[in-house]
Amino acid sequence: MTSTDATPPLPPLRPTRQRRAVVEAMASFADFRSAQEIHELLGERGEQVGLATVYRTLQRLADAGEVDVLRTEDGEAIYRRCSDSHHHHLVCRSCGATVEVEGPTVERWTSAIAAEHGYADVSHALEIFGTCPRCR
Amino acid sequence: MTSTDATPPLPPLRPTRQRRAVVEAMASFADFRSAQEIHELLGERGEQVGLATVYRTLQRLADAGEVDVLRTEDGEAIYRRCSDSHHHHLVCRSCGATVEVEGPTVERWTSAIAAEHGYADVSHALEIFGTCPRCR
DNA sequence: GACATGTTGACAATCATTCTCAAATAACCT
DNA sequence: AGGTTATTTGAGAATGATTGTCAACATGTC
Repeated sequence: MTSTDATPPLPPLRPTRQRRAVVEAMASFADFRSAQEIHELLGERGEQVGLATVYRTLQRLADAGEVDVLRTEDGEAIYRRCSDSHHHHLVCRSCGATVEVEGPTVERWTSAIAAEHGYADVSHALEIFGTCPRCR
Repeated sequence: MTSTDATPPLPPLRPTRQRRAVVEAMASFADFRSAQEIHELLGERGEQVGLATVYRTLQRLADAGEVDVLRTEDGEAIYRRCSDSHHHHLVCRSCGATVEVEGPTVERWTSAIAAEHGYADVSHALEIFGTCPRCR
């Protein structure tokens, strides 16, 4: 421990055309999209990027906290740029109608609970399900 | 609209050996397990049930609100009997250590939000992620 | 420019989950 | 009981998202 050997083993990360394209694509919408949808979007934009690369890049971005990841009810991963306002989803079990909700309550509670147990770098995912007015 | 033709098209549902076996298996543990794990468990118990049947039954139970379904971060569906005490999970991003937490705060907030938007039969899923003390 | 690495893409490989369909079995009716 | 019909089951094929493989490529550096 001679000096500042605290450098984490993080690889350099290069600004490639593909990487840029994915980031730009992510900037072009505000909702959650699947990797495949994003891949398509890139195609339409004329940016040819391999599907595997899209997956890899999305993962990197997620690890880096640049994007949020969620799972649809059937297990598909969906991504969104992270994020102006952190919010949650109120989803209708019957018709799928979604309302975005947010509030400091949950944020505070989760932080408190996590701190209480000594957890750091806290994040959370909350989904609320119910039957919407139109489906009652 | 002559009379009470309000009967929904729900099929009968039969109490088969397999169905019973799955329900019993679900009663035998309190945490979340994957369909495959449950299938194994059944095998160990000497109850031979096809994997597809396990999936089908689990789905039925979930639809009926008999079990809770969640998704692991890698998209696997996990099930648990629904449920003595409703609680959430505080999961370590690094080592996976899990703490079960609960509290009226979130319950209240979600109910309030849902009501506010006219949603009924509310339920929710909340997962908190962070880095646990041992992994810091 | 030449080199050492991080990256990419095409395609194969995984893996959970769903589908298919003939055989087994409840529930019913007589 | 015997016969009839709608469900359910199981084995294996099929699907579909995601990840792994590996040779060809692109970047940053000297």
